[in-house]
Amino acid sequence: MRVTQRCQYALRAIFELARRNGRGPIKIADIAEVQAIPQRFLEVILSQLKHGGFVDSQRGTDGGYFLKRDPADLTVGEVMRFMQGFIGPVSCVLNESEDNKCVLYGDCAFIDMWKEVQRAMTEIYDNTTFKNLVERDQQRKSEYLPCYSI
Amino acid sequence: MRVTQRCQYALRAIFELARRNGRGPIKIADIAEVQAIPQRFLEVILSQLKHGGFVDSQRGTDGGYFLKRDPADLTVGEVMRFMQGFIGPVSCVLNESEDNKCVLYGDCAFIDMWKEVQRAMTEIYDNTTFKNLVERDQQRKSEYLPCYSI
DNA sequence: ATTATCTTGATTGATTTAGTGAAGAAGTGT
DNA sequence: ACACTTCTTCACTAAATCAATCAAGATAAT
Repeated sequence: MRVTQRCQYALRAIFELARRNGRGPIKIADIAEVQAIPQRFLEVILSQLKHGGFVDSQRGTDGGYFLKRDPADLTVGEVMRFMQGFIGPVSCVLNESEDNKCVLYGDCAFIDMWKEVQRAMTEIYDNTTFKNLVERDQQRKSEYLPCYSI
Repeated sequence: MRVTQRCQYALRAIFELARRNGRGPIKIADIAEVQAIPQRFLEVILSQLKHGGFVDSQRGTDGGYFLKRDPADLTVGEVMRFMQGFIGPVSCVLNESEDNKCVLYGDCAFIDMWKEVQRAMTEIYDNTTFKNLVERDQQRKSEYLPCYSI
């Protein structure tokens, strides 16, 4: 596994907020249950996401978390970079990043391949918005439950 | 960083053997120096690669390691799977893998994205052979040093 | 025999990861 | 004012992973 559990939890939490966007604050306990995330861990993660400007919160009765960003403008890539740092197979794809310098002084047979992989990954992550995810989820659910109202 | 140092060392070692394929056994110390790998660590890794059937070795004077596989038929993906297990962003992309089951019972909004990323990654890794890498490396070197003999 | 080289299993230290504990601050309703 | 709910924060731990080394041994060529 490469995408950490913590990051997956963050993505799922934001997805849940995006899915219910505009319906007022959602409680941590609610998100934790629906998305199968340990509640105490989720508290830490949501606090982190709040500092990152992704979500905001309301305390007290009927409090909870809600999205601060437009789901149509928030990409998976942005959240992943915030949670785990850069996106890529190896750290040396970062051009001249001080301490991540290649020990082979640029004479590396693999660098083109690594960059190709990084490009492929970021292409997908940066073009997947939470609005996309919500729409796909709704469509998938309507396909699997065509006779929902019966 | 996602591809472990250990795996990168393994790839570089095999690349070095592929580059000098057919020229007899190469010493661990030699590979370690050229590819900037800690020698003691490389010993362990090469031993592992031998058990995996990727390389073979010869003891004694003028001994060393050499490729057991045809570089044109050996892909980066194959070595990566041997060194790190499966290739992919999250473990749940493995369909029904006993203990890696999705906690959301398949109701996951991200699974399609993860699979797309996995497909993109494996497409690159499984289509990059060590012969490719050696050829690209030679070409790159001839471009950067056009007046090598002067 | 001697030397060079690979072989193997155990071990270490650092880092990352996942998750928990516990006390507190801030809203809301009565 | 008070109780209740919910978020907030910092510290902490347990486990896993990772990178690398130690130490002793086995094997081949000369």
